Amino acid sequence: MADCIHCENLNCLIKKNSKDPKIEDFLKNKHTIKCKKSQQFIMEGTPAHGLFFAYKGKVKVAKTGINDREQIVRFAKDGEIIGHRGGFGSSKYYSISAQALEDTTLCYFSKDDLKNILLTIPSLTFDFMLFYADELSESETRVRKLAQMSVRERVIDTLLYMDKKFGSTDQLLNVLLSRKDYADYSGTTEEQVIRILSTLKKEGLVNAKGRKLGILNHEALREEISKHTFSMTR
DNA sequence: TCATTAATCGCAC
DNA sequence: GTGCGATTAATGA
Repeated sequence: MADCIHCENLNCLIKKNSKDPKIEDFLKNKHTIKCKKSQQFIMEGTPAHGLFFAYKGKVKVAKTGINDREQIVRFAKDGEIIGHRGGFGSSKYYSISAQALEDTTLCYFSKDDLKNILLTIPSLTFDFMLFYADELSESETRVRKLAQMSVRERVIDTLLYMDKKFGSTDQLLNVLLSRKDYADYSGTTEEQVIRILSTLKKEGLVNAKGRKLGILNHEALREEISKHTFSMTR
């Protein structure tokens, strides 16, 4: 598998710091794991041995609540970290589950290796710190959105987020999510998502081709949630 | 193609 | 808003 130095995921924290000669030995211990679509590779509550990076593919990260109700916490694409809260600190177990949304290749580092390299390379450690800070801030704005937005606004926000994160081609989002996934990320039920999507379709704001969704009118959608997003990153 | 899985919608609460 | 269940659409072996 491609070594980190030649990896094209420029946003990856490891890749960014791969020029440091001290990282070489560490990179030898990298493992590559292939996941089929919808395969779960982290189970909630399972002992955390290390941390994953999406090398190529898409992943959803979720927590399970009461009555098997899932809350999708975040999505990850090429170069992004998965399982980063299980790796360090006091918690010995993964607090989340992670599932591949399509055939996905993962890079894996054991937490001992990672700990050593973080103690060795300050710039990498610093990048990790920035990443955790951004994560925290994003999760705080998500808490607020889930609490204050209406269901319709949350679904719209989710659609815009998917567009921003994964992009669109020919007015169709580059991710294939089930209605339940949309619901689990927006904090509603599948039926609610279906109903809102169908009215959005009638209003000509959203498009559908087969199971794929597309945004037709970004402006109108953005306008509708603008009151919640005045000073926000996304 | 046919069987399986997902999406939709009406209806009761 | 929620959740069930019947119907219809999409998918894939």
